[in-house]
Amino acid sequence: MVQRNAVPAVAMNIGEVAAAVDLPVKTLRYYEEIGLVVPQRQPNGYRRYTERDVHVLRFLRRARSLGFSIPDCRALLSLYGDAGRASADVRRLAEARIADIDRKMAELRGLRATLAALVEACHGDQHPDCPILDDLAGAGVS
Amino acid sequence: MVQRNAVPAVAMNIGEVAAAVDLPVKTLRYYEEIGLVVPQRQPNGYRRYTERDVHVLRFLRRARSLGFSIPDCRALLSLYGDAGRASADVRRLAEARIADIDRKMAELRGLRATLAALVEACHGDQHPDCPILDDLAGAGVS
DNA sequence: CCGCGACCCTCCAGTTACTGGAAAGATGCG
DNA sequence: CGCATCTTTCCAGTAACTGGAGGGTCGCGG
Repeated sequence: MVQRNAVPAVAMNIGEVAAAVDLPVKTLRYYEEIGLVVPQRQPNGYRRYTERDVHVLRFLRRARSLGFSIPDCRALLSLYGDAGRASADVRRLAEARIADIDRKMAELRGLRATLAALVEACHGDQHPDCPILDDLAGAGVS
Repeated sequence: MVQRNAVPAVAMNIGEVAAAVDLPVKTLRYYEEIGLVVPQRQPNGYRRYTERDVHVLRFLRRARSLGFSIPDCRALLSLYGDAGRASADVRRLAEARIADIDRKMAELRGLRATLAALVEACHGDQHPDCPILDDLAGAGVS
């Protein structure tokens, strides 16, 4: 069992966290404003983020970059946050989200196939056009 | 060889296309405004979309829903559209996009694992909290 | 030919999720 | 103490839509 929370980094100011989770400082402030991740404050008024906040923020960055909306993310977080209340609901919600993810995966595979086919089809010489792609773009999940 | 473009659907008005590609009419008008998909016009001023436009729009819907920005999409479309000019550039660009896609896939897998673990961990009884998730959220691609 | 509902048009305003910048306070170091 | 580098709030701007008003077009039934 590896102990991961070794260095608590006493302060955990906004800039530090921004670097750690790879999100702009501005975005963290925005997330506080909309009540998504609300850090505590230090006596000087600076935001203080916890390790948990950092985890949540990483989770958010991933989900957002994959096209989940903020409301989607809130739903995901409500699972993530207080798992263990109304398990059945949580479970259903999580499963629905997993279905979303599977759908997105399929779309990604389709997109990837389209791009890969393009690389394949035009690998060196100059074609005037690649009509094959017209088919491919429609071939995926639709 | 299956002939796909059998029914050209004489008009191909905006509403028809919107239904076909599963995007709101408003979005199609917006895409024209920003020069992404610019249909021709009928004598009465109605937009007339081609089969090709429909393909491109489907492609766009997919890419957008997966978190690619409009500039990203424009780059993808420039490949898709005139493949066959400056093959080397096209190839490099396409490959970069494929790398993006692979990164997104990995992130999706990570997200899915997190959610699946949640379903697993809390499958029936009431836990006060699922601290396991704290680790999971950080465990993926990062 | 006339209404009528469903479609289309443009234009303009509002929303979401940031993003940038000004003005000012806090921290840390030589 | 000065200076660079944080941090704060606030306000304005952007991207990518989204909704709604006001009005033209289409096609059908009477």
